[in-house]
Amino acid sequence: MSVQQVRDRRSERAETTRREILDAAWALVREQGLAALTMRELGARVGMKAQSLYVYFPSKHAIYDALFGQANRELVARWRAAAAAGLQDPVTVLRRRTAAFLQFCVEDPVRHQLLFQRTIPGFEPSPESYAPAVEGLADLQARLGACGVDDPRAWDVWTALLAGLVAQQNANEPGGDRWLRLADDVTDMFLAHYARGARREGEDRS
Amino acid sequence: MSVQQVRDRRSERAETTRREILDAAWALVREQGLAALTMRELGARVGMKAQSLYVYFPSKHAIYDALFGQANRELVARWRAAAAAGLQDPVTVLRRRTAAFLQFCVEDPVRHQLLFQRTIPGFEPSPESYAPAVEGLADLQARLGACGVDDPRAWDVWTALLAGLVAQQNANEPGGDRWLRLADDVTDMFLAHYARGARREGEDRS
DNA sequence: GTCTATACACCGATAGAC
DNA sequence: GTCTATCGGTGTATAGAC
Repeated sequence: MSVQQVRDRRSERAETTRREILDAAWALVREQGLAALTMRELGARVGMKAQSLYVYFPSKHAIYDALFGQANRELVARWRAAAAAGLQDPVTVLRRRTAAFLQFCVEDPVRHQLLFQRTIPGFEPSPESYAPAVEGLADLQARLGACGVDDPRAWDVWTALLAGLVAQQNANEPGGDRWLRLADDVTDMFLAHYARGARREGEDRS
Repeated sequence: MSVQQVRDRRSERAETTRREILDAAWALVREQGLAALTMRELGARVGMKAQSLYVYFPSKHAIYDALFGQANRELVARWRAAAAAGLQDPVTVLRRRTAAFLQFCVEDPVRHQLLFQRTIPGFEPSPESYAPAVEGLADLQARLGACGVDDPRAWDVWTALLAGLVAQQNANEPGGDRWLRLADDVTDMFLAHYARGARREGEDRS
């Protein structure tokens, strides 16, 4: 794409500065909350005036979007790592993916808020930043299918279950595991109700 | 309590104005989001300069707190109404309470956000505004007990289930019922797993 | 590329006149 | 009780020196 074939020291340096700005932004929002990100404070942390940040990002929303993209790619990387752990029975695979997802959502509540809640007025992630998550969700859905769950209603229940565990954990005991450790039991409950052939007595749902 | 025994026209009028301000605040946040509440806009809607609002509320957070208190009292009123509907078997009672709660959370997403998420930087509800909810939660817990659920872990699963259904509904299909209508099925799933005597085969959990 | 300086249109909040 | 005036803060933007 680029006309330059050789290393472009100028743009390399700019990319380094961009990363430095984003690192400082993560530190700031983790300390003071997602809404507390201000250009002046962020500039101070990287030794710049606020105005100079506009050399690297066209707006504050663009910084949020870059953070969003980083977080999303990190989630996908986690899922891939969880997937790399050899072949196992479908339920074990599902448990591993689920645990990886819950761990990701809980270990950094601000990141979870950025990815899954829309609390910054006017901010919507760009399609590029949003894309990676789709892959992960499709994979999780496939893992459910491998466990014998194909009812689309069951998929909605499953996403609600995960969202609820994370929401309660982050809201009521951030950093703890009171809800996280329920995950395996909740998975049992879910599969007992929704997996093909799991229903025990003649309840006869279609 | 009050030294004044007779009607105090001055403070009556002030109370009316306070209510008028809160009504305008609800309209504003429903239209533009919880974070979009500004003193200037709110003042304009009640025909005042922003500064004059400080006669009725000491700060913007105090306005959020009053909204929070109103919402919380409304939730308790709903629960009482659901409770007033005669005697029934415990599971039906649980279903009714659950439906009332979910309906409340979904019919006004902004109100739900105010009550159950903490997205306004620096705002925490005062104990007075927060108190009514405790009663409602204790009641819901008692209804679960009446259905044979007493494991404290089960209570955490139940709150996560409700939180998850609401979160997914409001985030992905506000105003719809794609997740809401799963409530009864989810209740079946939950009771089958956690209600005393509901376990069918020799799984033998302690 | 970063700075200073300046500007605009907002924000919550306060002081004091009337 | 409502106003004007003001303060220090915000995101955003531009102009121009170095």
